[in-house]
Amino acid sequence: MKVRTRFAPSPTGYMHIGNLRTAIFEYLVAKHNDGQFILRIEDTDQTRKVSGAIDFIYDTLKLCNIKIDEGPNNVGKCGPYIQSERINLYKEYAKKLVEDGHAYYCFCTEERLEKLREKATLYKRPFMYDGYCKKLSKEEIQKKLANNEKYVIRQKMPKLGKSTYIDKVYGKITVENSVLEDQILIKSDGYPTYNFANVVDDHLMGITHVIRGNEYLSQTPKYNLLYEAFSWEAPTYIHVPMVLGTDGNKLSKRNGDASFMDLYKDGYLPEAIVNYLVLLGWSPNDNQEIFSMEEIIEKFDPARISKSPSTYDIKKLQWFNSHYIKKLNDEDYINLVLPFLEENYDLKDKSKEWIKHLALIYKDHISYGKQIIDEVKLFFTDTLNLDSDAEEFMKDPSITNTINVFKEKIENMEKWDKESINNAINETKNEANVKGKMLYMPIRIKVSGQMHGPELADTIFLLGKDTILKRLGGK
RNA sequence: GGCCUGUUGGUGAAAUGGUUUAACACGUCGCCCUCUCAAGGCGAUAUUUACGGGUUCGAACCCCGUACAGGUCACCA
Repeated sequence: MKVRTRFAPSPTGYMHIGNLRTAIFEYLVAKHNDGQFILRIEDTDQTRKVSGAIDFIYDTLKLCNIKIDEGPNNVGKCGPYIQSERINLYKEYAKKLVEDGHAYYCFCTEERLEKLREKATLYKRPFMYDGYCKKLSKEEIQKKLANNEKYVIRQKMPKLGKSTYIDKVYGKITVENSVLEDQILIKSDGYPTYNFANVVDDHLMGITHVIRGNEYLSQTPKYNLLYEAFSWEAPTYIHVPMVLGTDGNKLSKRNGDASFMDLYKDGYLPEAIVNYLVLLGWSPNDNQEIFSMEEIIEKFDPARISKSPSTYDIKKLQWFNSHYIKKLNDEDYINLVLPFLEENYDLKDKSKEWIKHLALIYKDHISYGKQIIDEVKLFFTDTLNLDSDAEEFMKDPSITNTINVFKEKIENMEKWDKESINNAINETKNEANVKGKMLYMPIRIKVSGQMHGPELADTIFLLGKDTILKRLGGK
């Protein structure tokens, strides 16, 4: 049987790194086994719909080099892939369950349930539906249905015994049946609940491996009971540990840069993000850390997924990202960084060559695209603010002479290129009789306002003769 | 509160009863290179695997208990 996995998000228009990692794992299990990866949209909560969310998911996965074999925008033989377009199907299956005695109509009102809930809190017991409507006779049900009374369909849970299943990551999971509620399968608005739609769709779409967050670990027996009721074969379960923020809590929108799109917009490379994420909660059987998608697909083994939650650490992501930036060819690198320059600085009178040169001298300085903005500031300002170390350094009396000599060299330069600039520096060294730090630092500080930065000749070249003279002469 | 799950350093983690005096990577610190920063190179960084018992010749690995953390108990997904 062909392995099929699915990514089944609700269309919220937002994807944090934990969701993405689940999608990646799902994709990897499918592709490792030469199988298929399906996208299904779980929009049975009509109040939560966000427009454009489906395209957003497609865009995100495409950036990550995850190919969707079947989904809403590339329909296969199991369509439709949007749950709201499949409602009739769920109803049909729910009714079949009712006929076979595995489910029942429930006409209980909101008020009655509310009372039950109050009573439960009073006695400090967890609320659980009492199965009142299970006792309704066929005639009563027919009458209520004919009267158009509102109803839901509930799953009939066994009262005794235990349910056990084997999870690929967590092993044997056992739950007492008595804690299982007669959960709602079809809501009074006719929509299925997630719990029901999920099972029906996974079966109908031929999903062989269900991969999801471990918050479903103790809920899975409910699903297995549904599979049993239908006499369907349950899938292989692979529950994955959670991804936590630095504060130890589950990732959420609030948790800073946890959103994939935010990272992408800050100039993180999807390849790096994927590489980082695959190593969050999973490790290969050797020490390899840098993977291409093909390599991960080949190596991925769900048995090596960890059981304990892992913390999202942007520092390590940055290391991966700077690694991937260094591997970029010049053209791709410029494309990464250019939008940030264009957005923040006036490049109108700068040549393509100049911009390229500027960007390239920072290629192994930055760990994500957006960082270039700060790095490059000194090329676009008229005022340089020296920090205290630089101020201190400039107090040395020999510096005035060094600067004057160098300034004269620059003034007399005819050609403006790196070689001539380096010559000027060298001549200054001889004439002013200073070397090393005492030679470079004064010039560097005068010219850039900082004690550190890329190669001095590059900096000077890019600043241009006029600016350099102004900076050397001023004050 | 009941139930389910987890707990190796600041972080990702390896090691599933014996070459472990706990690998590797990130981070941090130091040194080298260098005008400087970054990159790169080198080195340091867990008297010990949440804690307490037990089993064993031997335990991070097996068992029991405690603590802590997370999840779950909806006409949300």
